[in-house]
Amino acid sequence: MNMFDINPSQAAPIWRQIEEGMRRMISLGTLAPGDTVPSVRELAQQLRVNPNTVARAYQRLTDAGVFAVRRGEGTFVSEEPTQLKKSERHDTLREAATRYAGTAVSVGATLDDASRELGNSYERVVREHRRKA
Amino acid sequence: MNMFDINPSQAAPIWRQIEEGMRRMISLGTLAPGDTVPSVRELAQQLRVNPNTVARAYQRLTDAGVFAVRRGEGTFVSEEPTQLKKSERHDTLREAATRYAGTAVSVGATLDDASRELGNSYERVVREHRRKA
DNA sequence: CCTACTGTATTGGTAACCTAATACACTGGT
DNA sequence: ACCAGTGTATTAGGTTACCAATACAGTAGG
Repeated sequence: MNMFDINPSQAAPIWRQIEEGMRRMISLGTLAPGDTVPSVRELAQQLRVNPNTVARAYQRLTDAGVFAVRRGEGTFVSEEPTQLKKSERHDTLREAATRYAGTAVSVGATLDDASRELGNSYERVVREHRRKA
Repeated sequence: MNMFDINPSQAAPIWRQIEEGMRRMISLGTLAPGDTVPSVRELAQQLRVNPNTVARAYQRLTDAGVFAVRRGEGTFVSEEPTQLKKSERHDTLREAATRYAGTAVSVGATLDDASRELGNSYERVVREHRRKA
């Protein structure tokens, strides 16, 4: 399956981009429970990235209960893809919102500006993932 | 004057937190053109940070035309605090919005969720800065 | 068995950041 | 003239994160 893109020239480390990309695909249903996930080396080659970097993302997702591993066989989306607890989800969302609001204010954008831009980006992110499916 | 807070245990480097904090105070009018800014050593002591780190932030703001320096006297908010060009402002806003939308989707938040949280954060950021004034 | 594929562990290099200690040139007030 | 306060420059050290290269361990299938 064709996966998302990663951008090496970005602040966020690659392994986090991979981790969040996977979470997005699951949230959007592009990746369903029980589906097989590209092997570490395969995805690494596809993204032009070191296998270790992919492995780190998979490791974290496995620890979080999102992925399930059968050694020697491969990695799969967990049957019960552990969603983050409601409180955790809210915390991460709040942190991200704080960062976004902070930069918005720093460039002199109004709340309406920020909201409008958020709408555009949200739609774009969703569309981008649907396209890859 | 009492300035903002910085959080050393955060992804964003301290010098950037200072830089953005200053920009926010200007955008909100807490810091007006011609106002004097705490000296490098003074702010460093106030934030419990190395003077070099503050100097780096001031340097960038001066290069950007936001601050003006009179050698031996101190640093001031530029009389014509160079706002970023409209295109640049939009670009940074768009990038930030993309990051925010990305994590929002990854935690399964709807656009309404993200918008609501953005509203809260925006208000909070503004209030936080007003309080310090 | 042996090969080819999984995920995992270890190690090393590189870059960024922060801190620290000095030193310099300039200005204002005493 | 002196001194205290500015911003600035330089050098060094230590920590941390990221990425790459390599070797290891397990499983499936011919």
